Amino acid sequence: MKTQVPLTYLLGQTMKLVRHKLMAKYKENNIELTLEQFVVLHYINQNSASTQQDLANHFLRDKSIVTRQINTLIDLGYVMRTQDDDDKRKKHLQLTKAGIEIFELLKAKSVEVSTELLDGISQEELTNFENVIAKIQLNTGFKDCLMCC
Amino acid sequence: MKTQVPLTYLLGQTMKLVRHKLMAKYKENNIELTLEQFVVLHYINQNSASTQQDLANHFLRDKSIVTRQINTLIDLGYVMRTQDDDDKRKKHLQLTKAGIEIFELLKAKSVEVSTELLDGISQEELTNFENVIAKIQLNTGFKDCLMCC
DNA sequence: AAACATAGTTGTAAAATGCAACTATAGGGG
DNA sequence: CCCCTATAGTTGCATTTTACAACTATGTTT
Repeated sequence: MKTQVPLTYLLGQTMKLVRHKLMAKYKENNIELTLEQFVVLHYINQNSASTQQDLANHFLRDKSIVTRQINTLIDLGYVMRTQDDDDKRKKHLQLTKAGIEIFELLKAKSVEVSTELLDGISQEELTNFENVIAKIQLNTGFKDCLMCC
Repeated sequence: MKTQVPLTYLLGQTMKLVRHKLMAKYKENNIELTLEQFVVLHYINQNSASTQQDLANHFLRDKSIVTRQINTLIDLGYVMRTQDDDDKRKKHLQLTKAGIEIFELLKAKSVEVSTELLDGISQEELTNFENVIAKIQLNTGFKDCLMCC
């Protein structure tokens, strides 16, 4: 369990490289959305009745930021906000038709990038990798932030 | 090589959790520095004759940002900027005495966090994990940004 | 010497972020 | 039923981060 390079360094640097790769791919295809937006759309797509507070908890972000991010996604026509019938404070988020379309495109491009980046890595290695990631996430103790799928 | 969760999502989310964990640890110990600053100090410590351009390349950051980040580290008394004798454009960065001290502290706390987060992960799993990370970084094709150590 | 390239700095504007105050609604205990 | 507290969301504001372009100074090439 010794690491010569700090885990934070390792992950942070890798993430930065991967993000650049994805953003380059998006630019190539004239996609104007950011990684953050893709990830938010992904979450909304997977969690049908998600509220903004859910998003804030999951992504460890202030809820004010979530409000604004959702606002821009609504302005872009990709997301709808509907009020909960039982609890009038809550607002549920879901993708519009256009939102589903753009998400499918974003996801396809994301898969392309993933495939490129995982080149030369065996299924076994990848499975182990994902297990380690999962354990790390568990060890952070942020229970609400676990992968949802 | 199938991933149900996009690699970008997986890494990004994990990184966010790990960063929060580290920042919490820093706060506990009344350390006012950020993860970015720790990582910059780490790089300077490892690469004795590094220039600001090297930093910009390594971290995929605009050199103007590097200038300002270094400025604040100099103001804090942790970094020195010395001019290259041969090439007067270049300025080399190195840690001051106080910089080395604070870096050792940051690193120690970083190791604590890493140890907590890697709990329950075998040496073999970790080695494989690091190999996969290394391959991913290679596959991004950003040669200047490889891990340096 | 002229033209171009590189290292670094600075100005400025845009975007992301965090915090606190605020509204509106829900739920619990007296 | 009223009061107190908690939750969901919005808004304002100040701080930080970031990108881009212009600029200076120095080095390199032809």
